[in-house]
Amino acid sequence: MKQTRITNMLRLIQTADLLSARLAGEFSAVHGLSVNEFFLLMHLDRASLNRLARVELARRMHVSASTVTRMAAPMEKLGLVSRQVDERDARLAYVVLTDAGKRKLDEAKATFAKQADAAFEDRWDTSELKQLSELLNRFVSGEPASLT
Amino acid sequence: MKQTRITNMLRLIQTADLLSARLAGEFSAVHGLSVNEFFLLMHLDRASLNRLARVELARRMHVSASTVTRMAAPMEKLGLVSRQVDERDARLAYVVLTDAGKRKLDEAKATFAKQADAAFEDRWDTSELKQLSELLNRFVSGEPASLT
DNA sequence: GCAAAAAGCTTGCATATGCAAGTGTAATGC
DNA sequence: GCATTACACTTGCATATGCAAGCTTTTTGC
Repeated sequence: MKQTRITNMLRLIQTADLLSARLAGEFSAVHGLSVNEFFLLMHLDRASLNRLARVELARRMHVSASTVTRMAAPMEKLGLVSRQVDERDARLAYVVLTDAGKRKLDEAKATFAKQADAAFEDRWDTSELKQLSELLNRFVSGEPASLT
Repeated sequence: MKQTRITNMLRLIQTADLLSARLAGEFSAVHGLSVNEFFLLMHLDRASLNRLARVELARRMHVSASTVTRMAAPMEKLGLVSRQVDERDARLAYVVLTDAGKRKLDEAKATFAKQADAAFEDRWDTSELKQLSELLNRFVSGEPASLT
């Protein structure tokens, strides 16, 4: 039992690492996006009003606030996101998904789907995929950071 | 099916990300190790003669060769690993696990086990843990990079 | 055998990211 | 109401890491 937990944690981290590495190459080559930039867009897409305060975005992405500040700047220049200050609380500066950002995200989602297909095909059948999904869900369910 | 694959990939990456972030804090505070340094030691521990050529280590860790060069240098200073040139092929410079490195690794493994316990307790029973382990195994099995 | 290609490693440069300090704004305590 | 505290964000500095170029050694093709 103890050993199984260790094995699971190792396999989980190694597998994700492998998949992320593959994804990074595709995203960079095809869309000029990093995996983290993709996730940033995904979080905005999922948020109400397609926007999130920087601090909240940082929490959901498991990165520091300064990283969000620095990621948002070039994406703003590209027009993928925009900045919006809260009317009531001048401290809050939302990162907002633009139409162009949404279009870019949709393209990237297709690449993501292609990679997911390639990763799982020929090794898992439908019932196993559902099983895996259900097991992983316990980690992310309830968390505002969950994208699923 | 297609959607399930996407969900699985997202959950896999997000879960691993979360677990790695927690791990990073513990490792840094308790052992002065990064998660990647821990994995480096794990790979050496598992390799025959407790050593690996830099290029091979890079492949297994999914990082570039230059990263291995730069990670090994400070660990060598700390005495956790040593450098050993191949007798037959002067191009190869092995990274070798030292006794001190092995001791440090054993301490870190205990921390890893504690984190794995915390991550899985109260949410998975024994049979589910085995199921998850089996499903994840298909990704890593056969790969020389697999630590399990 | 020798020139050319390949392989392993390192280093310069650019980018990414965390932490701590700094700035500005809002909430709290009295 | 005003001072203190807390919060959101940004910036300076240090570290981590990938890519491309360069160096050395080995392998390949003839």
